Amino acid sequence: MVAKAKARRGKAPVGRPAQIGLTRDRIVDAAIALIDEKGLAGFSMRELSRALGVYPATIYWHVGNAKEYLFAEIAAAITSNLMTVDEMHADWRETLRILFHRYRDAVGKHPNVAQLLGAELKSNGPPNAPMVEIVLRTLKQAGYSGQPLVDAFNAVIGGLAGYVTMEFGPAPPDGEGEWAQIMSERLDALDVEAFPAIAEYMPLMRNKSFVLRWQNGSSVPLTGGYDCLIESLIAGLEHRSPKRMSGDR
Amino acid sequence: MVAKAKARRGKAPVGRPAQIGLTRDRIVDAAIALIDEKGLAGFSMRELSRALGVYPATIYWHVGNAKEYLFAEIAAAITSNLMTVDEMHADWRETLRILFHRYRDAVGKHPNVAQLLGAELKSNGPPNAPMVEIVLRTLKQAGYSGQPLVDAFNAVIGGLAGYVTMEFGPAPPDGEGEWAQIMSERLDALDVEAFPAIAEYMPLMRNKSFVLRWQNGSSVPLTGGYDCLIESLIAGLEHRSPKRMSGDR
DNA sequence: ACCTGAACACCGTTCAAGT
DNA sequence: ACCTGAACACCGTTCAAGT
Repeated sequence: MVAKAKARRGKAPVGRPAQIGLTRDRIVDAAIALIDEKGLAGFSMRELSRALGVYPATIYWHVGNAKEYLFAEIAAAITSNLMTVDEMHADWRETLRILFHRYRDAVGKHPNVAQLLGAELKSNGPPNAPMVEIVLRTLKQAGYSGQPLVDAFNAVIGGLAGYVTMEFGPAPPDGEGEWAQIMSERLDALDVEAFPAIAEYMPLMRNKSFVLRWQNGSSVPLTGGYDCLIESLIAGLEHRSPKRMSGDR
Repeated sequence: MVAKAKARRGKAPVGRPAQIGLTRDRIVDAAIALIDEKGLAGFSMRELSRALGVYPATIYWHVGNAKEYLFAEIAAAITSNLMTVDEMHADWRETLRILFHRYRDAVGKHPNVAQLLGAELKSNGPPNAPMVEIVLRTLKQAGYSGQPLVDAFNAVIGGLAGYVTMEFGPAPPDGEGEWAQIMSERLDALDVEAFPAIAEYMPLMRNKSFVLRWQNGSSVPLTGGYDCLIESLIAGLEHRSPKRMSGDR
């Protein structure tokens, strides 16, 4: 089933310009542009083929036999090449800060693909190898090793990438206005007696925090929370490190 | 457009059994069962209508005029009622641990809806009010207030819920075998010189960590990473708390 | 109020056939 | 090797009409 795509994978990644000049890379770029413009819900293989002036079957020939393969390619294209190992800072904490701010910035440029990342991050091996390598090295520097290091790796990747996925998760495709109104009404109808803390923090949180917002990160970024997560995670990893004689700080 | 659903919302949440006995709740339950069984990709409004022995239009009448409304309802049904305020522990750290382990357990029972949570967590106001209230109170206990508290709230929710979303993100709908083989081959083909840390940790991480896995959390849970994230986050929040005179520990 | 029956405008994917 | 043209089996959603 995947035979053709697999055969393709074996050859030169691009291949010389085809008859009509269509390439895997060009298809991926066009798909990203389309998703940026119309949203993931508004994206379709057929629309992509129209945008490229080509029959739908053509895309399948280039990209493999399923939409998922294209999505995986898109996810890889966006989250790869964030940082090289040479760019690592002497301070592991600084390395993590830079790396994951770049990650969020990269996703923020294409917020509509965020859902794909949560879904498909598992599927891109080599492209993200530098990121994996860097995170592993920082955790070693932080004093981790063995299974605790792997756990810390998952905590860092899952926590931070997960945050970004949620932050830029899809907004209602709706007319915007109705959701905003419904959410607003719901929040106003909140039982103040039962939930005093929510009532107290409503001014600061209304449409500015998870659960209580009705717009996503591309309209209302949750930057403070992300920074807090990074810093807390770093502080916590440092605090819980097996080797607790980290001279600095 | 949403008029009917909105009118419905004003009345008793359930309404007495209709002609055929169909209810919003019954529809949501059937939808969850269907997604559990077939996966989110295999789910459709028409299939749901078939499962209920009803015309598609009937579902729209009950649930509003878009699939998204049903999805929001599903997400709310799964993540609500995890904990009441009375169940809070004296130690805020213990409260957080319990709450978010329950969250992960709840999602783990319906892994195929995980993608909806990342997407739709924004849309369920009242159902999640207890969870919001509890997290806010724990952060107050931890010494936070004002904007830093809101940032911490977002860090906790976004980090932990995001982790779970990624952990249970969709597996390839594929025949399973092919992806496993492709991923395996890619990992074997890794440049050991360029990525020594990955090479070193490959035995511990192969299919057992983000990015390097080809199965999702329902097949291969990443429990250790989640625990590490919770504990590091707690330790970090404690360490960075504005009031640093927390007597315990 | 609740549901049927049918219709509209789309999809993803496959496959023979062309060049 | 790369692409056309057409087909198959589906979708989500709407709308008049029934009871």
